[in-house]
Amino acid sequence: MTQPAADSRPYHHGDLSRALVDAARRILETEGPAALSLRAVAREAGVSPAAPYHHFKDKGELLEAVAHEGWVALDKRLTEARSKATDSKDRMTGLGVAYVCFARDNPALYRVMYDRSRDKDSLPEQMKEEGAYCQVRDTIDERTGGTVSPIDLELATIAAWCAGHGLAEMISFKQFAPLKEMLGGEEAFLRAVFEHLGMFAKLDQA
Amino acid sequence: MTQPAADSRPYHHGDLSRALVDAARRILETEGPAALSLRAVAREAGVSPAAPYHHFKDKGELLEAVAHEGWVALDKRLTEARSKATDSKDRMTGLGVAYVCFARDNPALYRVMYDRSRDKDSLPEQMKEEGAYCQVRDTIDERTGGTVSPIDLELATIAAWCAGHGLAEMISFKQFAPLKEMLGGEEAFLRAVFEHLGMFAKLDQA
DNA sequence: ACATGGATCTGAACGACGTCAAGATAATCT
DNA sequence: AGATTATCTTGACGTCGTTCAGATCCATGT
Repeated sequence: MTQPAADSRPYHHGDLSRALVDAARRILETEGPAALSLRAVAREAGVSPAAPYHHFKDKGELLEAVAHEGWVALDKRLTEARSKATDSKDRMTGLGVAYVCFARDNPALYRVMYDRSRDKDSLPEQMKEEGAYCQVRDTIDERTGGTVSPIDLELATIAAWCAGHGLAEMISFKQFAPLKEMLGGEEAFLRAVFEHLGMFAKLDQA
Repeated sequence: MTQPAADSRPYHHGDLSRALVDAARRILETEGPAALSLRAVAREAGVSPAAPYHHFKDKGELLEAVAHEGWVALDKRLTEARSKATDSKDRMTGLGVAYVCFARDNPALYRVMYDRSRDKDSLPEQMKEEGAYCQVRDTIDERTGGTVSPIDLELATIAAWCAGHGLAEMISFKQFAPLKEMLGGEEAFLRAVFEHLGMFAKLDQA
């Protein structure tokens, strides 16, 4: 009874895995990805360096849990952006801007989400199964009125995703600063780049 | 005179920095980026763990040298691709395909080139000053016959680069395997995605 | 010719890291 | 209650990046 009342405190610490993921996210936000060591996470959670191994088989598995939360958060942001835009024309661009802004606002988390030092050639299932990826696909499908073959739809989604991811990784390059100013802010810059991509031109023509 | 004749052997080892970069690239190719420790590089070069510090101020500086060579190699590949395509229409797509193929064929090197754990928000000058970036820009300018404003040209280049980089990072995801087969190979898949991007649609309309 | 000096390498060491094995402790089960 | 299982700590191992004091080698000036 040394701990304050918690909903369920099944064991010594009380949902340590939850606390570890939170600690990891805290470190990511405050000190960046370079400082994200397993020992640091344990320290931040007030626990010995070996404790995490009872909840995650190794560091990678902890990072995977963190990444998972990132995908959920991204999903939420995209849903908001999608419901906000009433104009079907700008909905795609809005989705793209929201995506890149998420990466800009959570750079460390975004890095962990795409970190492939654990699973080399597979993207998180959560992304493809029922997550952000599907939102993009659905938006494209919506906009084209479902007149597009499944293969073309898949290709267009991949294309859009690549463009967004590429831009997300480059947005913080300081070389673009003058261009951003010239266009009147970062969001305007994003929109301009997306317009130049002319995404879905092929679909529009068809 | 214990060493075989070398062109210039100014000091004990004879151009150790050169040997270190080579060793690093060898390790990258054979064991991947995870195995690329400074000590491993020194070991591979047959030298003590502290020796590299007389040629590079830290590990990051060695990686920068490796990345630099990567950019040079990429530049070369893009030049080849550009000179090969005679059809001005397909030249852009060809450039994109060449870019992604470079990333696919040198995944570890490509990762080092874009590794931002050292310099957070700045891309290598070599890329922008007179390298691959300019090749893309020039190709776009060529194709549009120089009728494009400098700002639009810059934006289109950024857009193209983002698309290429995004695709380069995703190309190896195994989730795309069935799609690749359906389209008749990886290159066909790449071309299809690039077509769906409809890059430069805006420029074409103008 | 030979000493001086600076560049280059070695060896040993430090702290931090990921991980594991053995023991202690606390919750659960019977 | 006693036995069992899950959880956490302690301590250790090997590896890593980095530093520092010395050893070694080369170029140079006298």
